[in-house]
Amino acid sequence: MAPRTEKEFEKIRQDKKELIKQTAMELFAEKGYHNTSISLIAQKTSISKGLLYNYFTNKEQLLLDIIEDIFRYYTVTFSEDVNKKEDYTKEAFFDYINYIFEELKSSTNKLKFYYAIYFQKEVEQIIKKYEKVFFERIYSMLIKYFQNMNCENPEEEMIYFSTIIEGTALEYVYMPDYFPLEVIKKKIIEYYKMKF
Amino acid sequence: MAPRTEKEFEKIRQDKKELIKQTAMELFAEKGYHNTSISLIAQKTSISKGLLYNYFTNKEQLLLDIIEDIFRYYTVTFSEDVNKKEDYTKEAFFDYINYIFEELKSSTNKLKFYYAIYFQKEVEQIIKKYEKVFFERIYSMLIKYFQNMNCENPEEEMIYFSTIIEGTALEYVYMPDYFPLEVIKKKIIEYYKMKF
Amino acid sequence: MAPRTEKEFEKIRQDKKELIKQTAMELFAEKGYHNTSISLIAQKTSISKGLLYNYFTNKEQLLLDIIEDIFRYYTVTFSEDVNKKEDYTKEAFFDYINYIFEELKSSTNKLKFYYAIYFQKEVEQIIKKYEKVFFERIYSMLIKYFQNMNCENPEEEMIYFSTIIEGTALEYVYMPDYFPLEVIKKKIIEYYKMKF
Amino acid sequence: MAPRTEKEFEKIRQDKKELIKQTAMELFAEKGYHNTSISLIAQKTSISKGLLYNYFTNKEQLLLDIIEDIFRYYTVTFSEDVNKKEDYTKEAFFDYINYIFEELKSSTNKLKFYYAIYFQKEVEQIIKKYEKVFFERIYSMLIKYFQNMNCENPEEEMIYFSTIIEGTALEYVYMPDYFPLEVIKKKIIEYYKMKF
DNA sequence: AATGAATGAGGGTTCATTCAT
DNA sequence: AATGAATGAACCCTCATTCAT
Repeated sequence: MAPRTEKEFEKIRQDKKELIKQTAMELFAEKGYHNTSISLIAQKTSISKGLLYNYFTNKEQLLLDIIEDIFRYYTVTFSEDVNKKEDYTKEAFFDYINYIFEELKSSTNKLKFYYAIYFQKEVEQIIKKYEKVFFERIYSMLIKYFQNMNCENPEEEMIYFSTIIEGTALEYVYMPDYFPLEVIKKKIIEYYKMKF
Repeated sequence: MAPRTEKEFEKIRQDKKELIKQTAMELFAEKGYHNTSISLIAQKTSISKGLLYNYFTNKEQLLLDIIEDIFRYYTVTFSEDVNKKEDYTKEAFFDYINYIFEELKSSTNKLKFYYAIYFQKEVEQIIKKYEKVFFERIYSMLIKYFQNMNCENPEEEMIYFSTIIEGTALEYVYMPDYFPLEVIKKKIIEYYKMKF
Repeated sequence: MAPRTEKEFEKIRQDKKELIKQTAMELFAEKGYHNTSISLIAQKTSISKGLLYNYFTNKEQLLLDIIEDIFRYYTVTFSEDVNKKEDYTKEAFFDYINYIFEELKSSTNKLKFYYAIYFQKEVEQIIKKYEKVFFERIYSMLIKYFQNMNCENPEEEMIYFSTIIEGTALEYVYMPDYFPLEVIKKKIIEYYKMKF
Repeated sequence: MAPRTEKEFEKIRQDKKELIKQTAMELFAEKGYHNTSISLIAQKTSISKGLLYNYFTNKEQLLLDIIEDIFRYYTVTFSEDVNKKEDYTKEAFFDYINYIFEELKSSTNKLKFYYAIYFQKEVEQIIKKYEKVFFERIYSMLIKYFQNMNCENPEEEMIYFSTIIEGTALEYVYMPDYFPLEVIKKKIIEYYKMKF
């Protein structure tokens, strides 16, 4: 077999990194950050503890990398799937609601992890940095939606809407088997159909 | 000298216990359960580590005692301030909304603590036990409100309402200085005035 | 009522001391020295920890006092019940054997306690001090028995006899419900009847 | 550099484990189980406390592993040296006595350890489990010996013999420099020569 | 004589991190 | 690139002992 090229090595490296982060995220979400040991992560990824430190300088950095990934994921999917149609119509808004609820279902783990670390002061500053950029884009988009729909006070409506979504996400993540996601979606859509 | 009376000892115990719980709650809320060491709690309470164990069998029990306090607090204030008028009228419902928002403002610390430990796996089962009893009362009360107001689907309405409150609480606790509590309250009332 | 005299106070004091030692001995035998806390001893004696320290300077001294008691007990009963008839006859020897086996049954707790601490280096020196005096008397008595019975080598016989008794005591204490004390006694007596 | 092979790691592990157990056994025998701290064991083994937990899940397991080793040792030597000649003759019985006394001399440390923990309540159940299996084999062998030698009551004789051996072991271990092992052996053999 | 709150040293244990190989 | 033995700091917890009352 031909020796691997530099590029191939790099790809292998990236894949392994990805695998570690995926495993770690699941464990963090399931057991909590502190109850998840580096040993366990290494073991579940079938590598040695030593090698893990070859990929991440320490446990905190591993955590931060995962957080960053999550935000990047949302930024990217959000940009691609939603923001491309920059018309801010009513249809786009309802599409966006649908998109959010699909996202809730498909990336519950990410969300769970996110809430699990949300209130830990260590990560708060990191999170806030990313959040700022991320949410500002969303907020401005939402405001534009509500402006286009002749909403009286677009900013207030945006905050109200965000709050409902926040509550939905939190409750769904806390008890994904019982929380009636569809009911809530129906109520939200109902509300905005009534409103506009 | 004569030894202290039993009553005197009991008072010392209760006072110190309260002091420890207060300190612990603040630290748990600020740094998370795992990041708060018994040493730190003792130090901030200006007592020795050993004494803490004179009052609480272990760290987990300290946490549980705090949680229990919080639920008892809410149960009591809830019972006293709201439940006494058991007529389930529209006015009572709006009173209840006002009551919730006042509570959010007056016991932010308790809430912050609550969310800070909400997703920590070790606590989950304990918290769920208390929640069950507590929320069932609230939920049944809400359902009665909505029934009395001829709501089409009282249970769905109850969940929707709870979700909004949950989102409000979370966002307010996360950024109490910026989140426009009054705006949200206005929107909720607006919604229910429109509805009924 | 007339005020208690100095003597009465002293008697109360001694009774309480005795109670503490009795309780402690039972707990030490049952749970081991290290697994028995001063708190527990105080509690089971219905006094406060502080008061216990009024009677014994520390935990070790309490232990030593108990050990001393045990040796004193054996010395006294031994002296009174056996040594008074200083004739060293065969009958006296068999009486002594009977006495030993009765003693095994009646003070199992003491023995259990004794073996439980027998190999702990801390108390070894203390024990050895008492043992020396105590056993030397027994050994010399036994030698005289065997001499009077024209035993070939009284010293060797004494050691052999002591060894059997030691084995008996140990096994009986270890499993008092199963070890056939009477069988062993019968065998020993059989042996010495055959011998002399 | 290439990492160590699995075999190399396994050898390091086994060697170190053995070293720790040896040190621990001596300390347990000398100071008792509770008076021996993990710190001290680690220190005397010239390793860190942490490493010890890499090899033994906890202090109790370390103790159990040592106990198991001892029983395995006795089972093995017993099986090899004695049990191979399964004829249960008088000669085999006297060989067995000789074997026991050789063992007493060659593994005093093991015995000392054994007695040092024998009466510690925490260990009792564990030790009894192993004892049961182990001693049942010995007892049944002894009974066969005595049956073959037309002993009147083989079971009683077995218990009597075991008791003497127990006493011998205990006294020898307690004062190995003074106790006349050979004298006792002579007396025992004398007894059984007289008997059969 | 009597109490139990309070201390502090020390014990068992965990785990992120390093490093020789 | 890869291993896991090894470290050490920090953790939770216990308990003999002291002391103000």
